[in-house]
Amino acid sequence: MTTRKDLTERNDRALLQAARDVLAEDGAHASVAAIATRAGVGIGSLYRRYKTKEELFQQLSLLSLDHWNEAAEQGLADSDPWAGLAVFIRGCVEFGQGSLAPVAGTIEVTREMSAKARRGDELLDELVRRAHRAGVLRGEVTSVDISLLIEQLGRSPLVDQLRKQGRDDLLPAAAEARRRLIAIALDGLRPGHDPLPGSPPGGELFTDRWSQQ
Amino acid sequence: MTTRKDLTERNDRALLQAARDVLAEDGAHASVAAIATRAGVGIGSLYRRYKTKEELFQQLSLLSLDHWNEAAEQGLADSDPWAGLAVFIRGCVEFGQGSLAPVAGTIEVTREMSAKARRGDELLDELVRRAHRAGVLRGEVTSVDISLLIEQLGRSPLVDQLRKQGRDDLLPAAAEARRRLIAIALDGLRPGHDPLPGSPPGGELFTDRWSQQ
DNA sequence: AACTAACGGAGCGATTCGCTCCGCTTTGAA
DNA sequence: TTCAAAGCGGAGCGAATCGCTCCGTTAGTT
Repeated sequence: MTTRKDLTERNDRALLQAARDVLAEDGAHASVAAIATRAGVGIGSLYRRYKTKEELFQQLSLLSLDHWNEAAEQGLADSDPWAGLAVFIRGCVEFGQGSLAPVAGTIEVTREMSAKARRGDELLDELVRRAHRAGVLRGEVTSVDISLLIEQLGRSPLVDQLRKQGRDDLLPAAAEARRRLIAIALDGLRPGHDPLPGSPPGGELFTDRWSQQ
Repeated sequence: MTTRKDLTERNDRALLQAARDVLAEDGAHASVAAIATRAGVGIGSLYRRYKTKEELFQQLSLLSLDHWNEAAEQGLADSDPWAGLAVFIRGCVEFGQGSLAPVAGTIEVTREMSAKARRGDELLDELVRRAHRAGVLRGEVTSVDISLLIEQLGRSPLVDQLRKQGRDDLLPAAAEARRRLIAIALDGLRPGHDPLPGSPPGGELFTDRWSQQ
């Protein structure tokens, strides 16, 4: 028997997924009305669950950080250092980790968020260190390189726009095409290539953006 | 000493570059006011040059197509098939080819635009065919794969957002970090890797999006 | 000095924003 | 069967922003 609580919970999940989708399509200007509509939920219900738009985005960020950390732990659980790293990257990219980029700097970062982010950094560091020790990751690649790669691949302009145009028929093909790009990028991370240009990127590139202006 | 004409021309160039930048940062919602301000030009001047916002975006698309074609011709002029392809990809990606994605489907496609796009397709096909013949490009990679890769890499969420936050001090480091990602992806295009997943993407993924809904 | 072309931006009506509020439906205890 | 309460969807509020027009000002030219 599905009662009130079930429906509420389903609505909440739908809201969060809708928020991710709309953010991906509309960027920083994503409107609450659009999010509610896509979730198939009234605006009133959205505002009963979250006091403000910012609170919704904060919750979304928390879930994304959780997903990042879970993917990293799942990767570390794999005994093969390369397979573990690849699982992590693929997991983050396909989850759409990059969709959150537009909200960086527009919401207040809670203590909980920075704690989870710090833990995520440590986990990724360990993944990278382990892969380097095993010699299965291209020498000069750092954790920051990987974070930026995930961000770069973590949005699909193609999928976002097809969805905006209502061409849902093309979505499976787009997802497959995207997986090919990810595979290409992952192969570029393997050893045996020429040295990378420039010097390894500093961590401030990735972390500073979340601090308020 | 033709100051008047010079200024007008400089303004026009500034407008187009500003439009590219703002489009990259704000996506489809980019406002004419933001574009004019970034270009250091009054709104009035913008509207003296372009009758409507759409006309500005059409001109921008034309220039992007021109750049694409010039980069492809420059690549074909290189006698080394791989170097030529790499020059083309790097040229398109660093130009910010991907910033235009948000306007796809929102402006009318002129006959001139589709003619140039068709020519671009042919040039890229030739680049890819030549590289395959020389055995310097991973076997299953198609022109569409490359187009999508350029689109995926042709925006930098990192750079866009740093600019939005006014962290101009970090821009050089961000550009360098980006060049590393591009190098990684290019290396993934070389032969000698496992087969790519899925089947080659169909051309409609890239072309259909520009036709009006 | 007089002319005028190009300039910047105030301000128009229309639209969209985040959010509040309320009438309606569903639920479950009385 | 009744009915208070809880949860729902969405109309509509004031504020903000949109694309664009229009005009007073500036600066090169004669």
